[in-house]
Amino acid sequence: MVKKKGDLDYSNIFEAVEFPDAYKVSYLANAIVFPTYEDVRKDFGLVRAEYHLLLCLAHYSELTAQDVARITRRPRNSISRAVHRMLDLGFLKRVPDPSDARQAKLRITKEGKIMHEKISKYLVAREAEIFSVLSESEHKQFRDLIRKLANFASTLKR
Amino acid sequence: MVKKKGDLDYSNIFEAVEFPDAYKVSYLANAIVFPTYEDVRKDFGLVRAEYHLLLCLAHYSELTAQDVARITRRPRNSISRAVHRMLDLGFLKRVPDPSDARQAKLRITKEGKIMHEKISKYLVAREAEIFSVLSESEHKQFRDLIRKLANFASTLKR
DNA sequence: ACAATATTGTTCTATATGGAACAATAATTA
DNA sequence: TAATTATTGTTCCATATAGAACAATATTGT
Repeated sequence: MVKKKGDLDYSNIFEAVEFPDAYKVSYLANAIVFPTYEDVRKDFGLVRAEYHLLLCLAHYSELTAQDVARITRRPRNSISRAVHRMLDLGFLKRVPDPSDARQAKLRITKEGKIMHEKISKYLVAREAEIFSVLSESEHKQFRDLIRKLANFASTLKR
Repeated sequence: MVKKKGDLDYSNIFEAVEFPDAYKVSYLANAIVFPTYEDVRKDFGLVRAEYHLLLCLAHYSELTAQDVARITRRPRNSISRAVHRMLDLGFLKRVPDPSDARQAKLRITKEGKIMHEKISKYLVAREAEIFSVLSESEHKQFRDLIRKLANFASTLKR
């Protein structure tokens, strides 16, 4: 009898690994989060940092590049590069801060908002698909737990 | 009165975003998972795919490169590159498969096992630190839920 | 006031990354 | 058997990425 591909259970490692919970968060990142960023890049032409700018500025009316770096936990230079591209694309506008010449305030444009809504729609559908495997009450449990973890993570030094 | 840095609550976005759960998984990936890979690179000299090889082969006695790509959901060429480096470092050995000349079986060496244990120790501590914010029963709940999500993710087409 | 330190945004650089195409081999179909 | 299709592992290439260093400006401490 010939060994078939299906004979190997690739999910054994979920239980065998020494840090099973962190591993599964990492796995979800690899299996879902990053492919999703890749989809956004292919379908909407924006890379991760560019989309993050849109996301942040759709929810906060005015932010500096540094703010966005802090909110999303991405390096400043990635954000800086993204800002220029988003200005060129007309999705953001930038006004120097008179009270601090080092920084500039960023705002989303109408075009940026439209793009944000298109991408959000896609991501909302994707979230629904992924979480469809949980019942309503499980989903709620998960929401509370991941909130705690995310809030904790946001307090960690950078 | 001057506006201070702390005046902006960076975690508002956790609730405001249109896909709050997926966003927080993504945030944890950015805030914790990827910096952790970065730590592994700095402290142990192995990049993500290299560590993944070690991890997989510490738990399955024999795998092909393709198996590892499937288990970890990473692209094959990343794994391929990593295999060569790990062979050079003496952490893996490779034996051609007589029944299929296209592929080769990979195994971890004693040195690889030692390295895996060192890295695991670090990652176990890191997991404990992160999940310390949950109570015992919350942690158990989270474990069950993330398991469901990871198992579901593993069924998605690549 | 002045020196020392910190912060913002930027550029430069080295590296990690993944898609695409490829050769070799195997499996499938006619 | 012969032709077609699929799979494995690889190389090539274009791009994303993050660290480090930097200039300009602000803040802090003496």
